[in-house]
Amino acid sequence: MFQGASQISLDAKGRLAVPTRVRDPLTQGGTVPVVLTAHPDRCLLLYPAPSWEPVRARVMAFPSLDPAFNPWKRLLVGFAEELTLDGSGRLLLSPELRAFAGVGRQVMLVGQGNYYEIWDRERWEQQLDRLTSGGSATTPPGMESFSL
Amino acid sequence: MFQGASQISLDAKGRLAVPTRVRDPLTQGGTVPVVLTAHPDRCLLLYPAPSWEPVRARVMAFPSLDPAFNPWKRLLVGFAEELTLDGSGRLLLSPELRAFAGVGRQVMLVGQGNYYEIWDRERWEQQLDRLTSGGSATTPPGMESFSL
DNA sequence: CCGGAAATTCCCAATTTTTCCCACTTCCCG
DNA sequence: CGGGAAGTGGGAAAAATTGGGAATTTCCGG
Repeated sequence: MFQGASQISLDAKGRLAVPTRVRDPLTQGGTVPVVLTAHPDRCLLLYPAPSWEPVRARVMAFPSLDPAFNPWKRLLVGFAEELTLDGSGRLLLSPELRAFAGVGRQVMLVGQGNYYEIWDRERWEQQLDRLTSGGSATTPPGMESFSL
Repeated sequence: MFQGASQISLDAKGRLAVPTRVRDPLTQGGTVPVVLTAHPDRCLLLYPAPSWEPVRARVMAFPSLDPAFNPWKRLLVGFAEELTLDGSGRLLLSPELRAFAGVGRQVMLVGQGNYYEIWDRERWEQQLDRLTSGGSATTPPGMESFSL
């Protein structure tokens, strides 16, 4: 179960150093490859390869004649890349994925249960600000009764 | 049932010394880990790990294709960290959580029933001022008939 | 088809960070 | 006033991150 946020800076070669706290659960000690892909909110999704597989299968099963599904399929399947971490536990982000997510020098790596999200730092802050200053206006229908 | 407010100062390493009065109910004598996460009001939530579990489960059950829920999941699950207190009963707050809550040297630890809230001291004061000087203007709908 | 330049990949090593533990001081209670 | 517990600070060992360097591969141009 992935959770927790880490601020990470990419090095000059565009490598993202995955913290050990994240790396071990994600790759089960370096043995398992990972899959990176794109999300409509302009962040990247990071799965252990085995966990991505069933998601991909479900996306591929979308009815391809319904035009509403096609953009999703293009994002999720089209941008997917299987990668392995290097000896020091770093990921090399492709220029395509970096461009899509607007990733600069600083990124946030955010646990979301089955996967991690990778955000450009600035974009992440903006997203947070909208929630924290928005008040209850941003509470979606059905969530009014949610209690912590 | 957690209640009561304590003013606490973090040490140079960002460690928060949990008072024994709070520690024992929270960790049941040091045996139980705790979970820290973020709240939209820019404070942190502190749960005994077992109490956090059902909350997390409800958040994870949000419909993930509905964009309105995603920011909440990013906040509550994305910032969650399971921690154990060190030998002296201290919590090490991660830089990410400290940055989110704007935590400086002084914090308030405030009991809230199932969990504690951790506030930057200054932010806590501002919050109080808004309530005490705001008068009845801030009384939410449905609370007009509330009696103490 | 061959040579050279550039880019990529892989790996090593130093520095920085983290973690764990110990010792001292202070406060409270007996 | 003494004993004990709690809070505070510091330090050393271990681990992790960071940066760089060298070798290999790839891509063009001759």
